[in-house]
Amino acid sequence: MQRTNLKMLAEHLSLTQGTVSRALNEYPDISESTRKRVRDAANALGYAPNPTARRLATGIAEVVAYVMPERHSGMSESFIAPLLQGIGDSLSDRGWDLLVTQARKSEDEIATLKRLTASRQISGVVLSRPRKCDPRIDFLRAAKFPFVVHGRSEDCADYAWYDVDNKAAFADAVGRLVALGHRRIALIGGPLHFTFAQMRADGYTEALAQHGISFDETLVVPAALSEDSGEAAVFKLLDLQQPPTALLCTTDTQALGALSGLRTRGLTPGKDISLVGYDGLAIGRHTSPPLTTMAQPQADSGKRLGEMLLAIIDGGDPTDFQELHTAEFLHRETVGPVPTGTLK
Amino acid sequence: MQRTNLKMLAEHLSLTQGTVSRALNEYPDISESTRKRVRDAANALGYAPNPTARRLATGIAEVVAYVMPERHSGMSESFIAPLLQGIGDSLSDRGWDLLVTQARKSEDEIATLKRLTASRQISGVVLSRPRKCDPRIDFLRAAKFPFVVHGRSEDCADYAWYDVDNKAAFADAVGRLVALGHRRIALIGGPLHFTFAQMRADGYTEALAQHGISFDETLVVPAALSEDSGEAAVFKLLDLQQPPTALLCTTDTQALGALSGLRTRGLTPGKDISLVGYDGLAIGRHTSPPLTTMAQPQADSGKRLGEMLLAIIDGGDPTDFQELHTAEFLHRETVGPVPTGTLK
DNA sequence: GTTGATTCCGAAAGCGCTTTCGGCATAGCG
DNA sequence: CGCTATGCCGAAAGCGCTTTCGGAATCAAC
Repeated sequence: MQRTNLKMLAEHLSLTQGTVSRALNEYPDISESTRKRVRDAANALGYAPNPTARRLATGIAEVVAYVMPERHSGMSESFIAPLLQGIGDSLSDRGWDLLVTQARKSEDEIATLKRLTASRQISGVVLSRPRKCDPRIDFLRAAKFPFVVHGRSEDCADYAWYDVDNKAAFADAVGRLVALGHRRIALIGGPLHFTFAQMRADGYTEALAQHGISFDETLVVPAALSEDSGEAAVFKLLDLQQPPTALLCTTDTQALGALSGLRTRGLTPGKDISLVGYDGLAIGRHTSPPLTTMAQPQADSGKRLGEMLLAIIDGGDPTDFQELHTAEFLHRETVGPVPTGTLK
Repeated sequence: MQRTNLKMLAEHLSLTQGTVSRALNEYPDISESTRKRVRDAANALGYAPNPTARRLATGIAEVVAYVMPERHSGMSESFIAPLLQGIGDSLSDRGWDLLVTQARKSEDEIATLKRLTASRQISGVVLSRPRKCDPRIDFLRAAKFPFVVHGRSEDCADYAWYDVDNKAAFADAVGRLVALGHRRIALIGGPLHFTFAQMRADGYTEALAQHGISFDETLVVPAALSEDSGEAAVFKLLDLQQPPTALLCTTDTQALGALSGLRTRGLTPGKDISLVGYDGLAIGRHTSPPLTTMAQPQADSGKRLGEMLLAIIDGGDPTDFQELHTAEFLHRETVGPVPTGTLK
């Protein structure tokens, strides 16, 4: 029970392999009649080309790689599943496949990328969680290898990316808090080598300035992306001589930790103090009280990234594919006006 | 700047391609001296074999596919990232790669599997979220294609799997609740076509019997795997004439919804009513009160699945690789004794 | 010094497909 | 009717590697 290959199909049709191949690939120098004859026979015999052989012959892999973010960068890896599904969707429209890679140490990251690109095993790369200066981006750029980035690095002018306007989102959040009377607004930051953390911090800082609020560095506490460090940050902030009246978290995960920190201290978010997260995690709807947060268009991103990458592989100009999306502010219950009696 | 291939390497060494190939692959009919000479030259020239060509020649793909669970099966896709990382780890020890596939509809699932296996693009498959009767398993079994399952189907005697003893876990949980005086213990169930949901329900039922508690079908409410349905299930249970004193949830996600449902009704988990989840989600440590739950060895599972699959591809007997692990009961604060004044 | 067994490497076929090139028909034109 | 186009297909050379087979050496042994 041998799988039918080109040779068998050709013999069955009394044609040459070359002719059959060209017929199947819609070459114009094959008459429409034999094209049809070949197609029908192929269907009848259940012929499907061997991708490995085709790949060897053409040099096109028809496979795209997704580079997983370093592990332990926080539990917010929940975005990976929908992202993979989205990328997979856009690829499967063409019958392409998705490879997932993960380097143990970050030194290996480049090595893995090098191996995959040099060996022509893949036709393109999707990167996520870029750092401000990202060696992976530098490498792919230098190698002139097709790639798209979920997020951006600092110098993002010459490649394709899909990002959310983190700066605008955080500026927006600050604006809303200010409108509620808040003046002492704290930021629970993230690791600043991640661009998204830097951008969110920038949005925070700029918005403060814009609203004429002087920047107080004690109100900015750097934290990891975990619940625990969100909680720790809250304690640090509440122990200040002049504690903040509102907290901005770089991620929802931090916000969840913050929530439990506030609870520990007997404070009611939305009443005694305001709390804003970022990510729009589904779980936020069920915290107590439900978490006010900002959501990005998650479902769509994978699909778009895949489409963009395919377009670039087809010869498209990467700079034509730079999409900045807007995060949506989700009003829930952890934000309220400044409690009366609090000094500004 | 051409990538060095076998031919170039052979010419550089004044040897034939065949000889160089065999030298590199440690064939015994090549003298140790030339083997070393070849290895050194390969390193010097930065030679790395073209995987596509090798694949075509040997018929071995050196790629393993992971089949993503259907989407929208609940937000508990958070297990995917660590799983993928684990599988990727064990594969990269050998230089193999990981392919991820996702079918839109479940009819396509078999088609995709068929395409990948028939075209010899992959050497093995990792399946997760098996259903009780899973056509994917039937297909792979019939095709005699190497695969491992994260979980089990109903007939799991003849293939390799890595699972947690769901039945024992739920029986354990029931036992603990009974020890605290609970007699009216409810189960928020999951879709029973998923084996894990069925097993957990079975564990619940059997443990009740074992403790001499008569089964009350009104205390078992089927639900989806989402927060919302967990919440809805709670309302339904609390509206019973004789509401339960303890709730067992099939997943943590449901438990989170349940938690907010209880809050809505003004009940304090751990005091007025007991609540147990399952999954050991990190977020559970930060709910209010922290969620009592059962955790499975998540980090390890991916790695083991990968190792098992490789062993089977190497000719190992699948039935030698059936691992049943134990879930750990995480005492937190949503479980307590039956509140006094409650009729048994 | 012939035989036989070893050791080591060269030659070549093949994996299944693509693609260029050339040539045989048939058609079109004067 | 002869000549150049054009349409269609066959032939063959790759893509980069693996693997079988056979043959030239080298060696030991009689």
